[in-house]
Amino acid sequence: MTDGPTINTIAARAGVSIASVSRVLNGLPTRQETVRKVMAAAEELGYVRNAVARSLKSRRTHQVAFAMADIGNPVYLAMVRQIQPVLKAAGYRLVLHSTDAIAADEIDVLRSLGERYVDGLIMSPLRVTDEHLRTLAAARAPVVIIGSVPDGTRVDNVRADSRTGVRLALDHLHQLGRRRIGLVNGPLDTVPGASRGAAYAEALGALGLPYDEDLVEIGDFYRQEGARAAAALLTRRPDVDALMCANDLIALGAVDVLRASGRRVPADVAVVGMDDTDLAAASWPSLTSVSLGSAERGKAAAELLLDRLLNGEREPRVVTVPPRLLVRASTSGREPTPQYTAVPSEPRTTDGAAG
Amino acid sequence: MTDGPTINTIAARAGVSIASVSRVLNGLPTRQETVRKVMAAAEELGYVRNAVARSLKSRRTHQVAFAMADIGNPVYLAMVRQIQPVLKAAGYRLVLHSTDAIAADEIDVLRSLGERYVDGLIMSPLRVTDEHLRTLAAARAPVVIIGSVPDGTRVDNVRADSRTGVRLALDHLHQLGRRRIGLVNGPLDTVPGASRGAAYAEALGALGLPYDEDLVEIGDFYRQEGARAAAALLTRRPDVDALMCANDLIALGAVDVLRASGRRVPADVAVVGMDDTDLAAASWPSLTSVSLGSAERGKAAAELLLDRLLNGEREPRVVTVPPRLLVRASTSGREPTPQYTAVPSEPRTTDGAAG
DNA sequence: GCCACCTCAGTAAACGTTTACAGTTCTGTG
DNA sequence: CACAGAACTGTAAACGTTTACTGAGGTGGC
Repeated sequence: MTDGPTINTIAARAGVSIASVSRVLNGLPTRQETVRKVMAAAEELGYVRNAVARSLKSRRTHQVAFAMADIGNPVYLAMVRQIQPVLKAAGYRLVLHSTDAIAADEIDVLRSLGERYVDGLIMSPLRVTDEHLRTLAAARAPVVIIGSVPDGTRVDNVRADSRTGVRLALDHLHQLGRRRIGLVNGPLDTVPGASRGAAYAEALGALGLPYDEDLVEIGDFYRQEGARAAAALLTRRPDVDALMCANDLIALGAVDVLRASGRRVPADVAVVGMDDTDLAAASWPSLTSVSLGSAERGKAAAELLLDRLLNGEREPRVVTVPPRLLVRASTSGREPTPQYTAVPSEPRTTDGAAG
Repeated sequence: MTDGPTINTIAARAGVSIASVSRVLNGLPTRQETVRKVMAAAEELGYVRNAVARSLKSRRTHQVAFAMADIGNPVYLAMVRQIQPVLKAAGYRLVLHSTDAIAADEIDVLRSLGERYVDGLIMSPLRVTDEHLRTLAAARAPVVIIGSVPDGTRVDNVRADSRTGVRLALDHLHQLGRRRIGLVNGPLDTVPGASRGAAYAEALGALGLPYDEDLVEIGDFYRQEGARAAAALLTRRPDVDALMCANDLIALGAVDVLRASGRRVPADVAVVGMDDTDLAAASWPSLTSVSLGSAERGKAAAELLLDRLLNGEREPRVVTVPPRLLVRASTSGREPTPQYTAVPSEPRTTDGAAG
């Protein structure tokens, strides 16, 4: 771990100037003989280019940051999974920030763009405050926001369509004959909480169902709180026959509580989650969920940012990813047939010792 | 997005030298009057320190990289979840690399330490080749390897104990009366594949059970391949009464196939996974799994690296995280009681229209 | 054989900091 | 009031690159 060689070391060993070394290393036109000498010296010394010095001069770090509210949330992980390869393919590294949904931390991340350690930022804030918008306007590098921002905000924006998503779910529940459909939501001052709450009211209206305050309970976006909220709702309205949950974790919490209370899912109460995380397909019973296209949103965000990075300034764009309803056992009662239809052997060909 | 102010801009506006500006910004002893002028100028100009220039001079980037085989694998995500907060608390940023388990990519990451864009690296390679070890020895920054490396390798190392883990699982299955215990493993040339395969053979021996080649099938570490491999094993040995799977995804694939073949889990075939990912608890039936302490390993790795970063060179350390068996329905037949015991209301207090 | 031109290489400045060192101003003492 | 010493500030070099500019050497045309 001694101090590594620099272009000065190479220049000395090859008997040329540092400018020539730089030119050779960057593939600029140079005499064959010089190229040979420099390459040989670089090889012998095990030279590796210093990215920091290079960035200082070129004003490009080839790094991009992704700031999410909570690294434990599978939705963000789904995004990371898509963002990473897109950036990697273009030669960018991914820097991760987990802000715990603290506005001050998010603002900090936006400010820190001025430090120039990244070329751009993808951010997915749970709440968008005025200060967010002000800092955003003054940001020193391209930013893409995942999650809705007020119309007219001059920033690339990738949106989910919670409204249609909730509508899909309620239509589905209504078709199954459910009429007392509860909502277990997250905080109303978050972007998803607000939009899902409004969409719920709207969808009820469209279906001709009354809006009943008792059928709505607010918690946060985690399983444990989801369970608590679902329990509270059940206490108030024991006759509820379906629960629309603002995300999958809440839905899993709700299922826990329903099961503990002796109710069958979906026979007694149907449950719908949102986000279609890995957990939805794997859970028991498998969970009907509204996919808001986390993966697609991540990919779109990365592509928008990359476009800005490579092609420079342009008008901000808004991309909206359409939702999809994935019907599973928590509403239909039927587990989807496994997609792995490898031919299995006969069921019970036991070899003797039977029970 | 114009060019931001530098300490030169501030120096000019405040009427002092750049050295004074730097001193004020770094909190070094300075006359009050100067501090005031500099702070005022910095404030007015909205100055933000350039991290790249600073790193060039200080030779510290306050960034750490984490290189994992596959960003889609929940095990690595569990690690990221633990690594991130530890680093963040110490003022380090996390850079993510997904190498797709390609050795050349991993070597590249190790080499790129020479570029000095990170102060250290945590790496979790699936396979450890001689070239890994050579490059490791020449690495230009502290490295922590998650996953076993040959004894004597001069590198901080965090290990899982697959051997004991597999042993725990087989003991459990044996106690349940299972005697024809299959193994669905990943590739034998990977670190986990090799150790789990060996541990399986050893544990069988300790239990006095014969090792039967037909009971072992190799696939990869994904659900679909797990299903394929389990199907192949079942075709050969339809009488198998338990499946030990090298990770949870394989186990989920196996459950899919068992179900499709009409077998009941665990009545006909008990299934054990490994890694205890989120999916294990959420799946249907919930999956008995051997936790190899992914979270603890991530945390330990981050702490080892941080210690090196803050306290400098020292003898390499090896940390081994003990495994734990989490018994769930895929072997016991009983779903664990939900940990959310919020008091739910009476089961069926419907309001009239009964069924 | 001279000159214009082309190719290539070297010098030096720049990117934005930090910091060693030297220099200046101030404070207090004799 | 002079001077020692303390307290502070400014100059300049350094970190490792890239690159504009200049200059050296070679080639070819007339």
